[in-house]
Amino acid sequence: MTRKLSRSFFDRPTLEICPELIGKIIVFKTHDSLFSARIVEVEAYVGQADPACHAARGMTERNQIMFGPPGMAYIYFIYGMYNCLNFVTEADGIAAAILLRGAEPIDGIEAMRQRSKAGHDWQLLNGPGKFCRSFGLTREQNGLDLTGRELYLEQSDQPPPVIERSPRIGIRAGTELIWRFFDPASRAVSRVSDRNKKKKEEKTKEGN
DNA sequence: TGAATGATGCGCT
DNA sequence: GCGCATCATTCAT
Repeated sequence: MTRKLSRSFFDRPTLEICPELIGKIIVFKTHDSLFSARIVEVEAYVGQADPACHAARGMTERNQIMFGPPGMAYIYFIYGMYNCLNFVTEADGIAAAILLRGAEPIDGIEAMRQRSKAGHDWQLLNGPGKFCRSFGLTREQNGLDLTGRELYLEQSDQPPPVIERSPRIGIRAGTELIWRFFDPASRAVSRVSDRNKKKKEEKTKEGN
């Protein structure tokens, strides 16, 4: 049996793929290490009409991977110190991707613990920046094939979990879109209050 | 327990 | 220059 997800899995509408990703396994192999985890939280960033999508202002050197064929890794550097991993979706020419925000560690936990100072194992991957740090993913892996030998997704033996939706986290525009999907039963879901941002917006308005 | 803030570098206007 | 799909720490209550 083949458990590995093929390119056709990613060659579909992004919002159709998102709920199916929850519960899937992500695997990253290098010459001397193996990491795997169960995906519990993702967000959709779809096309140039989505104001929160990096592709909203057209293709640039940074976001060009999103415009390419599906099933590739789009990894970008943010806030001066973090990387975030996305799965590129939809046909070649359509800029869309799914941000991996949270996962439960399976393999490589010892190495993850060394990279992260998390007190509990469920804190190793509960955030997009933390996921990349613990897995060791950086912009060097940008454009890597998600259906290759080094990095891929696979089916889980477990039944699919109940899935909840919410607005996306950490963005200013496009908050009306309910494009965050997560497994509410998992502790590895990033818990971020969006009240900070509301207050910041109020402050900004007052300043104007 | 929740809100504010500093770290830190790159992409884009 | 400014803002950013973040996180850990500090500060206030």
